Formats: sequence, structure tokens, C-alpha cells
Amino acid sequence: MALRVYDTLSQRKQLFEPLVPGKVGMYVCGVTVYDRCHIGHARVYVAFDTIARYLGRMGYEVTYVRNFTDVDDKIIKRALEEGVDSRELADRYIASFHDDMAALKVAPVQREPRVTDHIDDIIGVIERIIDSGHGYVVDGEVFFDVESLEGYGQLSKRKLDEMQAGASDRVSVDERKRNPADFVLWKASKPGEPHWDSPWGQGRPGWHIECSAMAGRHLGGTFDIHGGGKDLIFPHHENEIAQSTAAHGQPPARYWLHNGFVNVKKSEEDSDQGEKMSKSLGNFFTIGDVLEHYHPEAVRLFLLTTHYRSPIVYSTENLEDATRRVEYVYETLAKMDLVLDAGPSQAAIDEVLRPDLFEETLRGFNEAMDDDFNTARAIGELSDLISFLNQLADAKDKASKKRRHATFARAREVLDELAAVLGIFDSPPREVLQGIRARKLKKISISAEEVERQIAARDEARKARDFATADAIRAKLAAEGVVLMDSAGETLWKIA
RNA sequence: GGCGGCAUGGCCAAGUGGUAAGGCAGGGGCCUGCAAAGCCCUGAUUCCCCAGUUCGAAUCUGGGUGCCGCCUCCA
Repeated sequence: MALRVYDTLSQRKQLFEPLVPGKVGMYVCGVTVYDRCHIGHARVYVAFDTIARYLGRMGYEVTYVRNFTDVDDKIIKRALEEGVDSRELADRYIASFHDDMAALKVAPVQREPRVTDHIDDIIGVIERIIDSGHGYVVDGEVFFDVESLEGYGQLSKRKLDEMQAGASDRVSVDERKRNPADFVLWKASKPGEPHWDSPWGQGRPGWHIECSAMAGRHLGGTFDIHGGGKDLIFPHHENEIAQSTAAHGQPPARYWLHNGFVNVKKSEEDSDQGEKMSKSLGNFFTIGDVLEHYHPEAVRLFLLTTHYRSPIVYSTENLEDATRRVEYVYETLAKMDLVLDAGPSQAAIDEVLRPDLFEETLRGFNEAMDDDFNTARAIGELSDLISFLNQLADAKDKASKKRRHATFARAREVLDELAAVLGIFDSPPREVLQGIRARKLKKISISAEEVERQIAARDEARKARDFATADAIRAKLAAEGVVLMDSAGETLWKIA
């Protein structure tokens, strides 16, 4: 296996070779905790969760660090509005973030540093930047001198002189800056704002410096992977490279990975790719709201069926597609569990059917993931196997039935291994199916009890061979969105 | 204006030089009292357009069109 990852800095796929053999240090920019997270945030953390899981499966010891920005203008503003302490506000949204992540089966990371717990580290980094001649102090604030550092703009492919023309007509430039692109490392605090003592007076850290400090503290001067959304390439990550290089004399990360946005169409008929989901546009759906209507695994599958660097369109149709697929897979898994739980029958033969298919699936899956974590392709590679398992579960011939237990046991091993990477298809099937049904039940106007009553009435009619009445009930329920399925023993139902 | 990216069947989506994965939806069939589910079969002579390189291009080059993002807080 040879993993190749797309690196934003070099703009090409690179063979992945960690700094220290067998170990991977990974830093992903976390959220600013002043509000609930939306699906755009979900995408980042599901994507990098999957990346971390895959690296783990490859045998690497992964140290995944994901921070919380818990001091910032927006937090201060919101805290002021609500009349609460900003620390308290941050705590609340950190808890909310954890709830969202747990629901989406995003595994806990190794470290979750908070900015306010790293003020000393931040001050230390700023001091080193000043000492190395890349920072300057004005009125109790510290700025980074972008012109002092050769290579500024390398990540975002910008040149300083080209940037100024576009930026100056929209942003009022701080007169104290030597260059309009200089950015603040340490901000003097205004009365009433959270503040810390520093060599430059009371203040708080600028936005970009925190990541340089926390990544340095937890992963060292240089680590392997740095990730985040594409919108962080500039200025955040560009500035981080500048800061870390100035402070440590070496670039922070060996590979820069950036995920694409979740887009939202402006209208139903809209044929283009929609626009970026964002707080400022107000076109966002919070993770909590989405999970009310769609099962977490459907959301996760939806997010993983597009390669992480491509844009993805959030739409009910796409979520429903994903839901149907999740249902199909878990129905198959439920049937497999029935066989596995019963244990091998007396006539069972300990022989795995289609060993070639298992090998093909594993090979295809690994190949896809090795190619810059191509989850879309990896999921596609599972199709043949799942389809085969579903057929085997329903197979009537003796030869298949005798080998069913052994084959399903092997299938469980393979699926468990791959599902553990994707974070889907590894939950108890009945729970997932019930979870999907509970959500769909919210969409229909009649209760489950009423449906059961109608089914009982229909069964009476069917027993009397009064198919006209039976079909009328079927039609009536169908109009409500309830579909009946007459199986051998009982009539099951589902919501269309 | 600068920089980066995207455009593949009705929809979603892989595929970066060797003759178009997969999923959803649709159509036909099996099954069923009728259905549903499931299973089988079925769909792009073609990958936004034009030109070029090549034995060969969705894949490379040039031009064009449309869309998106970053340049300001943003995942």
C-alpha cells in the first residue's frame, strides 16, 4: 500500500511519508465556539475523522489535534448580548460540538486544546517572532511583518503587490501597519473584554497565532498533516506558515489538506452548483436540525459519497438517496445477523463462498483510499459485495444455505474492518433501521397506532378474501405515505 | 482586478492517455390475490463548446462559455 495525498502547497498528489516512521501528527483547525455547528462543519470533521481512521488502519499511531477557538470577537459579542461570561458561552458550544460529533460518529481526537489554556505558549511564539525580526509592536499590539519573510503567499499562490489592489477597496487598512497585509498577533484589549498580561500590555491573541502555538506545543515544530476547510487557505493557513516559520525556522506541516465546501442551491430549480453554506449568508442547516430529519449514518454517507476536495450540494434529495442506501445495507446486515446469531446449522459447511469477491473488495477499497482518501470510490467498491450478501441471505438453494453461515462470518470480518474506516455500516442494524423509521414517522400525519389498526382491518378483509376492501385500505394508507408489505407472517409497513 | 477550482447519462458520483465504476430514479421481466421489498435485464458511440498534440484523450495543450470559491469573520 502506498498512500498518496493531495497537498495544497505543491498542488499535486504526494507520496505520504511521515516525519517519524510509524507515527502521524495531524492538526485540523477546529471551530470558533460561539454558535451551533452546521453541515459545513460536519463535513470537515467527518472527512478528517475518516482520514485519521484510515491512517490508523494502515498501522500508524495517529496523534490528531483539533483545537477550539474560545476567545474571539464573535464570542465576546455574543457573550455580551446574552449577558454571560465568554468562558461560559464557549463551554456551552463546546458541549454542543461534542454532541454533534458523537452523533455523527466522529471519533474523539487525541488532543483538544483551547486557546485560553495556551496563552503562555502564544506569548512565547510571539516573542520568538519578534526576536527573529518578523514582528513589530505598535501601541500595545503586535503585528506580523509579511514583507520580512520570503515566501509569504506560497500556500495561497498570492503575491503581496497583487493582493493589495483588490483588498484595499473593501477593507479599511489599519494605518499602523507597515504593509496592509500585515496581520495582528496580539490585540490590545478594550475595557470589559477578556484579557491577559503580556510583555506588550493587557490583551488577547490574534486569530492565526493560536494554531501555530497549539500545533507547536502538541505536535512539535514540524508535523505531518495540517487540515481544514478550503476557506482557511487564505489568510489563516498562509499566516500560520509565516508565523511558524518565523518562530521555529521551519515550515509547520509536511502536507496541507483542504476540503471543499458544502453548497446550497438558491432555489429548487437552480441548476448550478449552488453557493457556499455559511453563517454570513444565512443559508445553513445546523447539524442538530439535520439529524432530526435524517439518520446520522445517512448524513455521514452523504458526506462521504463525494471526494472530500470537491464541492457537495446539500439537498433533501441527496439526503434521501443516502437514507435509502443506508436502509438497504442495514436490511442486508440485519438478515445476516439473523443467520449469524442462530449459529451454524447441522448441515452447515465451513466454506466461504466467493472468496475472490472478498479479496477484490478489500483490494479495491484500499486502492481507493490510498488515492487521496477517495471515499466515494471506496464506497462504490463495496457495492458488489453487499449485493452478493443480500442475494445470499435470500437464496433458497441448499448449496448456498449450507455455506451461508461461514460466508456471513467472513463478510462480517471484512465489513467490520472497512466500516470502521468509513464510520458507517457498523452499528446494530435494528437500531439504525428504527432510527430511520422514527424520523420518517414525523413526516406523516397519522400515528403508528392508526396504521396498525388499519392493517388489522385489512387483514380481516384479506382473510375473507374481500380484496376490494383490502385494496381500498392499502390505497388509503398509500395516500398518507404508508406502504404496506405483505410478508409471510405479518404485514410490515414503511413510510415512502 | 488577482489567485484557485469545477463542468461526466434524469439526478448523485468515480474515472487524469488506452477505449466510460458505483448509487438513486425510470422502463421491462420474475415473484405477488393486488402490491411492496428483493432479484434479473435495460441506459452515455460519449464525457460544456472549438481547435491542437497523439496510433489513441473525458483524461494532455491552447482558446471559448457557464458556474463556484478565496482575496473581509468563515470549515
